[in-house]
Amino acid sequence: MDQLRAMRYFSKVVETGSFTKAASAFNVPPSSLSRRVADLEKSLGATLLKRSTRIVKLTEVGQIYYNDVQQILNQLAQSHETVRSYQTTPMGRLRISSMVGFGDKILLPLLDEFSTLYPQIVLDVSFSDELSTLGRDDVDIAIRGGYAPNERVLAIRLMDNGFIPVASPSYIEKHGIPNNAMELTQHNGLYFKAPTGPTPWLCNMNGQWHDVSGPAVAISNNGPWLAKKACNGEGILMSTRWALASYLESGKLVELKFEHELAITQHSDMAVYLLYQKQRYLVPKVKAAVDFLVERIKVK
Amino acid sequence: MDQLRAMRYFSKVVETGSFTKAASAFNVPPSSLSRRVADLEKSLGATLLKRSTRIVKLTEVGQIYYNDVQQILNQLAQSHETVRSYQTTPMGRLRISSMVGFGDKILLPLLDEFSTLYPQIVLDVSFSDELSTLGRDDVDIAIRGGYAPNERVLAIRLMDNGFIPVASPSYIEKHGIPNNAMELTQHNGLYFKAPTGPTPWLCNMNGQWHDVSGPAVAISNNGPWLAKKACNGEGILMSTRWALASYLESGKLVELKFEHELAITQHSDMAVYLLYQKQRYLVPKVKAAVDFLVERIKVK
DNA sequence: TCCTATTGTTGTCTTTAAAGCAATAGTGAT
DNA sequence: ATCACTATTGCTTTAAAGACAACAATAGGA
Repeated sequence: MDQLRAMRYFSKVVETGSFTKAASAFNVPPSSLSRRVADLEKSLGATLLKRSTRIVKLTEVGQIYYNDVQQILNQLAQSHETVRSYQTTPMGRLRISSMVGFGDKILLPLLDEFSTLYPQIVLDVSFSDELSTLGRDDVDIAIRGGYAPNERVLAIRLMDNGFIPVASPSYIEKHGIPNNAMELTQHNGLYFKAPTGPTPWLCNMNGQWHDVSGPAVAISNNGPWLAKKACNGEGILMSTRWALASYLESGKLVELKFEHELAITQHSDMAVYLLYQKQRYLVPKVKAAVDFLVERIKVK
Repeated sequence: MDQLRAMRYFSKVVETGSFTKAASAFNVPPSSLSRRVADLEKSLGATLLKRSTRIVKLTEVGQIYYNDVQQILNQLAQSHETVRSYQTTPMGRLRISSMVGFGDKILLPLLDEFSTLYPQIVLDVSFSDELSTLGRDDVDIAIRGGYAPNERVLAIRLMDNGFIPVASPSYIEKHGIPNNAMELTQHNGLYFKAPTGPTPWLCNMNGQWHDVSGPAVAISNNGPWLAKKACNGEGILMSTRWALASYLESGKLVELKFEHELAITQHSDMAVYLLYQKQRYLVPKVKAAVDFLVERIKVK
């Protein structure tokens, strides 16, 4: 029995919910799938699918087995790709996922350059602040704030990701410069919303963490919109230095400095990380992109 | 092409270093293996093996692919076992790995009981202080000091693993009781050697770590031998409370207490952990053992 | 409630792919 | 240089999967 083929058949049946539909996807008669899946069930000694003429659905073991099968087929495909592309020029589809702010400001310009360097690589870029499940074959490279998720994923520190407080000159003129962090509780706040929730204003004084958030004027996961509001003098904003760079240079926003530094999390090493699967570094397109991005961003 | 079969063939050829030997392991003529491996190479578009009539060895890609293949075949086998054994009574070979000290004192007595509870489970127990690669199919359950290795492995905290300093009454009579941790540097030391190296005497005073190790009399990874030396009054020993329990009860050794507690590492949460792969908990024999050990040891 | 369209299974034949076997060619050691 | 062993190749045999048709079962509509 060709177990692998049986597994692929089974997998497709689960996904389409039908033997007939799955069969047409493989261009074989439904009887083949029926037999192969039956063989598989026999060899496993368990019923994977509950069939009726109208509806096909997974049993409890079937669900467990299906998950395993997905993972195995995935690894097989990745291994295949690794070997096939070994020592060839970088090419093919490269899936990159990035935080939205970082993507706009920094990644996209670099990717244009990357594309001219490697014209045979087709970029497939998606922006999201949620961490897509790297390794589940969703993306080849991910760029995220925070820290490394697990061992099989390599994380390269690209740049600092510490949040700094800023306000417009007009806001300062109207409300005065806060002399110390505690006074911030009296000020209007524009809050960036991370996937984990809104980011408070935290301050570490003598080993003690204090929440010094002021009343909220606006909360959003859209950085530019908050920045615009900050420019209008609607409140104080905490965001990353790289996201605010253009505003700070033009003087539309100015950094507020305090004796005790502010943060948005108690975790100290906030940074932007480039993430990829260790094994996939052997695939030329992945290696090319990782090397390129690290060289271009890290030196900066 | 039955890719899986080809992969198994390839794998065996690598391991035996010969097509003929591998063929006899499968009870098929060598020509079959030759063809299947050739098919595989064709589908991958790469040469996996460097053949001559005398020796067969891996190419560079071959090595990479071989590693992948091992992992995939392994997962396949595990998945198969999970499904096959789903909802059956616990049975089969259960491989347990444990730290030597813990194994002698605590694990073995419990396992006797476990065996009578589950007579159909064949125990395969090995003792070592090195962490075997859980997940590489080497062991089903591991017991180790320290902390969890990675995400795919579940760690259950069984009991405290903090080291305490002890000495025999005769030693104390001869050298006097050290009044504070700093004085330990003047005392003879019996040092337990962990896989990471000998374990120093450390002391945290007001947030500062100090190495207060005294001159070494003996260093070993053999706990009982060190304990015997300690009983003979040859020096001060630091070991875990559970390893020393019998000596403390009989009064052969007494615990030395200090204002600032001693440790052998700066890491605070030293504990004994039971480790197993999350997925494997679905296999009855693994579930039975994990549940049994946790219940019996954790409550203790 | 009955009918019908759709879907999964089963039987039989055909096709494809792997196993078996014998012969050949190449390589490292004596 | 020869010998012994090993991988490969050509050809035949055997096993397994595909193809097609007929059948059985079920959900939905009349």
